Amino acid sequence: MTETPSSTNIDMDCLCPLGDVMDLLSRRYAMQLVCMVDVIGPARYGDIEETFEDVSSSTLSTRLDELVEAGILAREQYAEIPPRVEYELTETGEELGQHLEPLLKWVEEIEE
Amino acid sequence: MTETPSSTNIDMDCLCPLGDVMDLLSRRYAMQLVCMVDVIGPARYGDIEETFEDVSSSTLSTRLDELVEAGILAREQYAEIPPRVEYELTETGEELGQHLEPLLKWVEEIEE
DNA sequence: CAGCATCCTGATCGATACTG
DNA sequence: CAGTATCGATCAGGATGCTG
Repeated sequence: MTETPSSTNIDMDCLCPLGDVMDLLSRRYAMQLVCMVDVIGPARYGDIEETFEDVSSSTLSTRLDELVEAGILAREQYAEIPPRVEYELTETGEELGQHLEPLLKWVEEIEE
Repeated sequence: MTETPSSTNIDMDCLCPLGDVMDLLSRRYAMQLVCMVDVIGPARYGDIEETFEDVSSSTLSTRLDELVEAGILAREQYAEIPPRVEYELTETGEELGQHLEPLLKWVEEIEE
């Protein structure tokens, strides 16, 4: 790390405390969730649940709510029968996704 | 989200399960820790503890161990009196840091 | 200085069951 | 289909005290 000090002007004083966003992102499936919606676009609840085979509906529901409340996901509900709901990224969410995707892809690679 | 499908070839089947690395990164201070060592270089235990004002030594110690075991941090111990220990990023850790820094900086900005 | 061991609390997650 | 409610289990995190 003697070379390429990628960004020397980073502010560790502001970076270290766990902010709300980092706190949220550190919850289970949160980063994967954002990344997934970024990749596949507007996603229905059922699709998401299927993709994460081993997540309970309560946990998924909670995570989704948190992400919506944080302004990262937008929930679009359609008055149809049967009901249809879609989650998509907000503008903020997209920005986040742009940062998350390279990370997750990298993790995916080194885990093989 | 209609434009710039940043990477359409991402593999969600491999991405969704919580791998060991994502699991580790989702623990408290983990991402900040990697990022911090990336920024300031080899860091002593005491320095780290100081920067994260509100972390207990047990938690910090655990996180450090996990990161070392995961091959992200390297622990360098010097046989001096008083003892000196430095943590630095491994090659893998640096790669991780390269992905983490933009993320943390972005989070830092939107939280103001 | 740089931790580790222990105990304890509380947050988080999951299973199950039920609803608009 | 898309959740919510409740409950119990688990686990991570923090406080304290001690060590090489």
